Amino acid sequence: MLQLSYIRENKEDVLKRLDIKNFKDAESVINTILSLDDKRKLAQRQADDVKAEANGLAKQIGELMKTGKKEEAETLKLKTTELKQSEKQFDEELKNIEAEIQKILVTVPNTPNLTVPRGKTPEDNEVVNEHGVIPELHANAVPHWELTTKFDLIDFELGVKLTGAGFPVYKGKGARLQRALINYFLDKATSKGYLEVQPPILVNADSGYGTGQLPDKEGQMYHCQVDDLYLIPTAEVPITNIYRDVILKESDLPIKNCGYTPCFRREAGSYGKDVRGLNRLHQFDKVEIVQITNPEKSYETLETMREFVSSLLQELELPYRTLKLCGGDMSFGSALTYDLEVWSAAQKRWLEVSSVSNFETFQTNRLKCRYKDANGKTQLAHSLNGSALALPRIVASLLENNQTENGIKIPKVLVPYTGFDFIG
RNA sequence: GGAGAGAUGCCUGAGAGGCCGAAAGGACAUGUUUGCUAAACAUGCGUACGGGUAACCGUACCGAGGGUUCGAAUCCCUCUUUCUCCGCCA
Repeated sequence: MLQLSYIRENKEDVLKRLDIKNFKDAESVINTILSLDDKRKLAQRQADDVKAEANGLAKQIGELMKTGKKEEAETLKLKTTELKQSEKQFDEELKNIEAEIQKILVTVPNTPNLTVPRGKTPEDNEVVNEHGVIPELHANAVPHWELTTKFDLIDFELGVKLTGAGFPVYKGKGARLQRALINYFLDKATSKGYLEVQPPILVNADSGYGTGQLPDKEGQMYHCQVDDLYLIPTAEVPITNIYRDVILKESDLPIKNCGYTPCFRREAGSYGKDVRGLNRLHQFDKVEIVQITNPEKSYETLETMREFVSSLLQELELPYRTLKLCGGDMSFGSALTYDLEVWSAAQKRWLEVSSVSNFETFQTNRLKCRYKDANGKTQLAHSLNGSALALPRIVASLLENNQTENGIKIPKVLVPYTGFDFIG
């Protein structure tokens, strides 16, 4: 959520940036917010004045009662009864205006960084770099969903029996590969100074609002209605919410956390080749990195996070490319996002495996995650996060890219974790 | 799941209808002093919104939300949560 004070003081800048995001009717929405804000200020002043008067009278009544002047006190009481009426009115009005502002404010996306490319669709994303060699596969090469069956690594049908489509069962070396990747990713992250945390994978609605999944993506999360809890779509939600309603010391920054969790996504509306095999699942594993930083450092931090994720792909020897997302393809809360995509050699397409974003104050404003600066002033910190990495598509391209006539080669860095270097 | 006791500022903790945005101590910050570590003393030290060039002023907040009252941290109700005991259980 954008800060009202920021919108008020930087209207032109906000409009310019929202335009990058193709936010419809930006000007009229912002104007509505600002005029509501004026109404809010007026209502508050009126409400405060009435309350001040009532407080004063109450104090006088107290004095009179103490000195035994009962009758005078009674007269004043009548007066306060009147005040109470208008107090109620103004409070009501204030509450309504605030609710209205809030309602609109949560529908306004974050203001993109000025370097974000203009555009509407994934085709408009800017390719920042491409790394690695696209492998030439042998003549009988097949996509990963055939490899997983051939070598008995993943049973999709069994998952359908147990739960439904998109909930695969990993078996044998397939299961071990999952565990290996998780441990490898966590080890790399902790060696870079990220503190590993293991958060709950169900969260309450407050947490959903804190990171912006609610109300924006209500339908994309699994919801346990009996207890009103949500299954997390990413570890970003619980990990970032650790810092909800927290005032940090400047010396605490940057906060670097990483964590492995399963992630749950309803993916309502997806279909076809997009969801084949491991391409899109309802439950998948991911290691996430999160940083809370000083505002001046957040873009520098974004680059180091991107480089970290790149280094993982390089070590896994997967060809990848980095995209700087255009305004239209960026998520609701992000100010700047890099997507990293690996090449899936049998499907002959790029698969997104990581998304690294700077949210600036968009999340921390809702979270009320602040820090005290050198002057003792509290201000909002910046939050960032990135996948490092999401497993299924990594597995898909590992299997496809490394397949030979006899089986699948495991990248060197993983062998200590898998305990085998070949699946045959 | 049942019974009881709690929830106060960064922490400990007093306050039991008006004198309470809240004692006291600790922590922290600044200053003075002593040769360093440190100690002593003094001062300061919550958040948000609104008004004001500013000093400052107003309002709200004592787990959350309602209620009673002229007036609520304090009384009542609901919820959340913590602790103790019992039950169940990896």
